[in-house]
Amino acid sequence: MLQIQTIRKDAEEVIRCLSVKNVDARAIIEEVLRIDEERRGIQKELDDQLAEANQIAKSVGILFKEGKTDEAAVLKDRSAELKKSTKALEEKLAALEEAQQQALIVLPNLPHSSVKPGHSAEDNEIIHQEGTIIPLSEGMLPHWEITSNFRLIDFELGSKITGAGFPVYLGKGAKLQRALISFFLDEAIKAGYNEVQPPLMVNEASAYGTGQLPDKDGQMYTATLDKLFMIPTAEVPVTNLYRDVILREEELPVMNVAYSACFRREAGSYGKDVRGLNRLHQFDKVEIVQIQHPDKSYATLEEMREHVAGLLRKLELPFRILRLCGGDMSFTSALTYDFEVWSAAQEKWLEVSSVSNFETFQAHRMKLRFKGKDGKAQTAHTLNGSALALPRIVAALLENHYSNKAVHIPQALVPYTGFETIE
RNA sequence: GGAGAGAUGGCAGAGUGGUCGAAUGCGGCGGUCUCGAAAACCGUUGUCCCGCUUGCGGGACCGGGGGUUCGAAUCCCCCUUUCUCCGCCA
Repeated sequence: MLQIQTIRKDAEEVIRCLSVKNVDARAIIEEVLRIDEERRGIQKELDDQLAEANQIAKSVGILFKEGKTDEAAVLKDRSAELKKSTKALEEKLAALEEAQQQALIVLPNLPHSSVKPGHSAEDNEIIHQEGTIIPLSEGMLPHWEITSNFRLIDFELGSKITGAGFPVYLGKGAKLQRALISFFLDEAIKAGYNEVQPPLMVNEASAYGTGQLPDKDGQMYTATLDKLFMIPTAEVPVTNLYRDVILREEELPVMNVAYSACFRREAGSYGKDVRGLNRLHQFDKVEIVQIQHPDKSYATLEEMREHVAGLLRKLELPFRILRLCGGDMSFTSALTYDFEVWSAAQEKWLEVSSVSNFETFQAHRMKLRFKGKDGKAQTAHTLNGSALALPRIVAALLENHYSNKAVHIPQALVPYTGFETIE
């Protein structure tokens, strides 16, 4: 969440930054400033009255002890008056605070200064590409044919028991899932991350904390009776572990990794690009999450980017890295790198990871701070990245490593699968 | 699901209506002593908001919300949560 102090300091700059994300925030910003001014006036008035009331309460106590009940009675009357007016002011203040909160919470994070404006995925900047792109040739198969031929995944069965987008993994297909999850977790642990296994459902406060609410309401599955949300990513529970926490500076960076199933309604995305594993309602993902000192968070972002690149190299997949333009960046992000792998038979790039620095945006929402040597609490930076999301990796793996009517498992993964080929 | 007992500062733990933002201990930070360290001793030690601004003043916060009272950590109601016992159960 943006801080009122930031807006107060330079509202025009905030408006300019948000325009990079194609958001016209002027009306909201002006409203926020108007509310803020009124709020501060009310607060001053209220505080003064409360100060008087506190003073009276103390005096009454002393007067009673001294037996001066008449004098005390006079003060009591004044106190009763104050009670009425403070109550009115308190209600007014609460309403203004709520209004300010409601206005602030719909404003997205400010993009990093390096983020270029742009309107769609077309405007993203390709900053890196590696691996060999095999030209489409005879014998190549799209992954949904491979999974069907070898009985790795049954999409229809998933439709029957749950619905479209909930595949059932079978035999070597299931084992491949488990192998990838273990591989990704182990690689992260080697890189210094601590493994966490979080709940798959979170409460409302957590959904607000990482910014899924109110922005992505409607994209999450909800258990309405219990007011719980199925997590769209492990980012939500793992980052919220540190909600309302003040860390010691020497505890930074906090590095956590979690495997979780992820649930997304993907409302409005039916039709294109949903074939096979391209877009699912439930999928598996290993997520890396860091909490870092503001001075070091961009260096950390680069490290995380390199970690993800390393995974794709070990899986021998051609990939590219994009720096997202303002228009394609998420609500909460200040800077995002997307990773895409080449799908040989579909002849297109598939997004498999998104690595972002949220700076203080999430941390402010969840009051995540750290305390340095000077004893002052300071808001931390949060970052996260997929390392990695399984379905499209599986798709690319099957398509890119398919030859002579067999899928050849990359060497790095064989210790995990226990088999070298699927045929 | 039923019954009972709790929830207080980084931690432990006092406080059952009045100068309590809260005793005490531990921990942390600074200092004295020491070649240095330990011990001992002295001091200090929460978060947020508002106002004049290197500092000071005011306000809020004792799980969350509401109420009683001139005055609530303390009394009442609701919620959340933890523990113990019973029931059910992977």
